Amino acid sequence: MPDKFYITTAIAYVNGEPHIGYALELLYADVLARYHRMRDEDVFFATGTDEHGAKIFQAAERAKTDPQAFTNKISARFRLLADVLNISNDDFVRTTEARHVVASQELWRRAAMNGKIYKKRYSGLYCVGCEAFKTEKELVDGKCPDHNTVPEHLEDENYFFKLTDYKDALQKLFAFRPDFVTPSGRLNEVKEWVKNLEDVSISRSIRQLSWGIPVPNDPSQVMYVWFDALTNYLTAAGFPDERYKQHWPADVHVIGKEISRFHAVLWPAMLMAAGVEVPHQVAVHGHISADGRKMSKTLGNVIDPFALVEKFGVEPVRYFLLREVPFNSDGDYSDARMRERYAGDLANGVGNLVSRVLAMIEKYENGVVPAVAKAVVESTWLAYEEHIKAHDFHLALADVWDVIGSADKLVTEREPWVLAKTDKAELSKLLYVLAETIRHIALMLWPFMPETAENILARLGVSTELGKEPLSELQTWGLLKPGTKVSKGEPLFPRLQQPTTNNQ
RNA sequence: GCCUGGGUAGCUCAGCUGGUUAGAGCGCAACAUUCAUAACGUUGAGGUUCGAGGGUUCGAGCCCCUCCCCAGGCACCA
Repeated sequence: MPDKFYITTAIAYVNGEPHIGYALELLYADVLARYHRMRDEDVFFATGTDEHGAKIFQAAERAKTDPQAFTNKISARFRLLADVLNISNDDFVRTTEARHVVASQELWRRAAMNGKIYKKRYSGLYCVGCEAFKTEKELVDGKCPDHNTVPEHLEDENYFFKLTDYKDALQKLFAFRPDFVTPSGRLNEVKEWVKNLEDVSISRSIRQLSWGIPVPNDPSQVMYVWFDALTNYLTAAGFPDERYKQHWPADVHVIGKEISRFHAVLWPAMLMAAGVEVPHQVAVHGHISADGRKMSKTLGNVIDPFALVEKFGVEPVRYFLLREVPFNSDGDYSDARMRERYAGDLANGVGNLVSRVLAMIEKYENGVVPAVAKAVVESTWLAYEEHIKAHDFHLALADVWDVIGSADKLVTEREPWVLAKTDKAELSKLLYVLAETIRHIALMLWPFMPETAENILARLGVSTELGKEPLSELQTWGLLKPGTKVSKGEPLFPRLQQPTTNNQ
């Protein structure tokens, strides 16, 4: 039996159009999913949309539609984004689906049965505009700073989760499994938070908010969004059907740093409360800015992932984001940088290498891969795999480009055009080495740029069905059969037109 | 205010447990070359020496102290 590998992204909150940050998260997860598939593991990759909560209810009201119709529309946009980016997800969970309601209520029921959920009456200052209670500290001159209104005293009753019961268990979890949260800096952050825990409110009375999943046996309450949102990872696996254990526990939850608290603290505690195994790892990635500035609607510098793909193509966009934005830190997008990467790495780099080598095979070998020889790609594979395991995707790509660079250098040094006149046997050996090197480059590229990789393999006359054979097989040097017919084809990455000068 | 991570060539960043003339890619310049998408290769310029100041050491970009700047976190906001 192959190892199983269950990976998720955070589900996207559908109060607006997809943001490039979500595209980035999909890509990180996709690289891991594809890499593990390439290793012939039983991969299950889920993503989806988070559709409950006050923000969505309000957004729907502003759009003069009901919440379900509203989320149907936006959720479809996120699904389309995954499609456009060629994300290899196996499931797409919407938190408004029946199966998710079942899963959330069951998780709640189990936690409640274990005595970890209790009802508490409390009063406080409630701002109608925010649909939330405010603390004295948050108020300015006794008014809500967002709505400039005086909050009313309101008494309410909500369900609370006994998060405080899990302080020790969480601390043990972090100590026992230091890679539960990566990178390590994020784990340290989480450890700090856990020092001071309080029980959390996990429901809203329907007077406050009706758009949510009903609390089991209490029609007056709906679940607080996070309680239901986190449960999506179980929903995708098939919970509460016992078969969910085929996938569960999740191997990696890929999330953004803004929500690490919920995933690293609340989520494992919820699972423990319900007697469900906790995930193996929460991998926290950074954010992407635009032209050096934080993206925001007011600045008007939000990058639309659809427009970007429209402009440069999926594969260049995938390449850029994965190359330029390190998983473990932040990165920046700019058109200028995108064009640099495109011209330097794609057009002049892979594109040109494939082009020159295949052209020579066509010219000197009647288009047939010659026999013999061996070179060294092995050390790169080692580095590459280490980097992927450490989520240093940008470095894995740098490894691939090192190989491209050395192949280019080899061509210059050995001068095949001279060998064509002086030593046909040597020429054949050289071109075989180059062709085989390109095969390896294509394999390394596959998790990042699947279409490009498959395209290159097709040109080499190699089967493109990756995942059929384990990577360890495909990695062996010399798999490319002599006598295979190649075809150079059109440039992989044709040069971009100069940008029009009036838009940055 | 507190905490974390940063501040190294025009730009993006590497620099292992402190050790000779601080590196890479991109960009720029020159040279070379023709298989290739005017791509590839070689060489060079470019750091007042590594945010500022002080200290430890035979020796610090890397250790200690103070300060400045940037990004992020500091519980119900997804």
